[in-house]
Amino acid sequence: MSVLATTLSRKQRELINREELILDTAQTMLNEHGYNYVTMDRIAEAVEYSKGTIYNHFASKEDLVCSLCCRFIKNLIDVFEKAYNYDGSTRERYSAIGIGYSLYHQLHPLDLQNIQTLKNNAVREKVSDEKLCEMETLEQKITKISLNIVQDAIDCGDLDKKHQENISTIVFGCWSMHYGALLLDQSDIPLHALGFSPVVNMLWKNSNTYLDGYQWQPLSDSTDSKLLFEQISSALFGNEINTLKRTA
Amino acid sequence: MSVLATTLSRKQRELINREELILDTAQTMLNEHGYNYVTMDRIAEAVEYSKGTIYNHFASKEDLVCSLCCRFIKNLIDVFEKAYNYDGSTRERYSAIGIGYSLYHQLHPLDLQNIQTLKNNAVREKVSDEKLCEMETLEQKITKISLNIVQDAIDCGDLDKKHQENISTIVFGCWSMHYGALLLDQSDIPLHALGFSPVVNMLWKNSNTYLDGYQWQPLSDSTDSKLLFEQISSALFGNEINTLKRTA
DNA sequence: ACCTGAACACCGTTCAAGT
DNA sequence: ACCTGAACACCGTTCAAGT
Repeated sequence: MSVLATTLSRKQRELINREELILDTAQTMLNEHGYNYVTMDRIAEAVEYSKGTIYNHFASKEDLVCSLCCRFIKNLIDVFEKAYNYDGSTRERYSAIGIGYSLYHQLHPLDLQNIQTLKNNAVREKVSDEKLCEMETLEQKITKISLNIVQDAIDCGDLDKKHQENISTIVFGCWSMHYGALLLDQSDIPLHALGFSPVVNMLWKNSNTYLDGYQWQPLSDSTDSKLLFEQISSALFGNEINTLKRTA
Repeated sequence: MSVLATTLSRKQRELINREELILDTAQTMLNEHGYNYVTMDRIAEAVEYSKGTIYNHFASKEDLVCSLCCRFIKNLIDVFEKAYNYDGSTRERYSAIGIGYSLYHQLHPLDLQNIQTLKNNAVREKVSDEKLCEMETLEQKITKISLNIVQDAIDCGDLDKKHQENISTIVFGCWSMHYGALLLDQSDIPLHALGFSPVVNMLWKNSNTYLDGYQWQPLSDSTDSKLLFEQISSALFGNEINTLKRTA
């Protein structure tokens, strides 16, 4: 940041700061009052600039929301990088990806709601191509990290070489399972009424079963998977996790 | 239908017919021009009734959309019932659930988009409690069918008795995997650019791996899974499937 | 060159008036 | 009792006027 500060003009720095201010304000408003409350008028009023100025920064409301989503994905990338660097076997590192993903969304449930809003065609078609491209680039980073761990597993023999061609399928399998589970969880389907136990637990069990299906070593029945979950989650989130436990 | 026709007054029948007309019109409009094009004004004009009359049938636009979703879910229930009655092992019948789910959404991709729209909190909070309840009842039917097959598998020994307590987790695992995969697929994430092969294939492979993880007999490597896929899909959808193959 | 906010377009919803 | 459509509220977007 200080590097940027010296190379950019005062004007440019002011523009960047203002854009951050708009995004911060929108995010707070969103977290506190929900999507329908967030209007361009209210944002303009809160940041004390005119609507025209907001439109100088963002081509549309959808572009603004997309910029928020990019922030969330950047946060996720940080989590994924921690998972990648987790000190353990490839299976543990890959498990850390899944745990990181599900716990991040437990900690920030509204982020996923927003991403979901943007994934909706009716909304996405209003986002400018540039913003969409920006988000896709970030999403590819995330995918890349996951793919790399599976590749590591094959290279070191934890995963059989015959799965070389299935790398992307394996990543997609875990991704879709987690994505779907978290969406089902937050969309108010009465999972409890249907006899479902809390989602994070089910996800942890299901992804273990799935990876066992690929014979990814070491298998889950040869490890203390409850302990492993604890270790990974505190490595990724530290004390933040305690907030979740207290509310649970 | 003829039963209803004799017990209801002419007035009541007219009301029901008009409601169907509104829904048909909205659905056609949606399929042809997308969500943003569908407005209450345009629906009213197309059905040649006033907006007030539309509001006599549906408390809000969201209620109307929710009614459409209920239709889609009813269609899915038909597919699930066919899968339940599929003539084969429990594993095959359960596989038929997954195949039915993914192929139905390949055949009617816009249905899922609509359901997704409705799952979004910002939209769902505008749906009336009664409509929401109607939809949840239908969704529970779907879940019930899946749970029953897993129970059958345990009862006949295809699935080990120790999984009795995991029945809902198993259903949730498959459900979330399919739901997530189909949403990722239709939300324009450049799966191909990331090296992902078509979603239906990946789902079929992944759910087999997942169920193998539970040792659900017979395991996928003891069966011709490609042939099984063909058999199930034509049992569920018959000729409809050919449309998909031609476009693929 | 940048900011402003009145004005516009659009859309969901209501309700007094009509039959 | 039911239907109508003008009127209203709201919100995203634009652009002429101002500095």
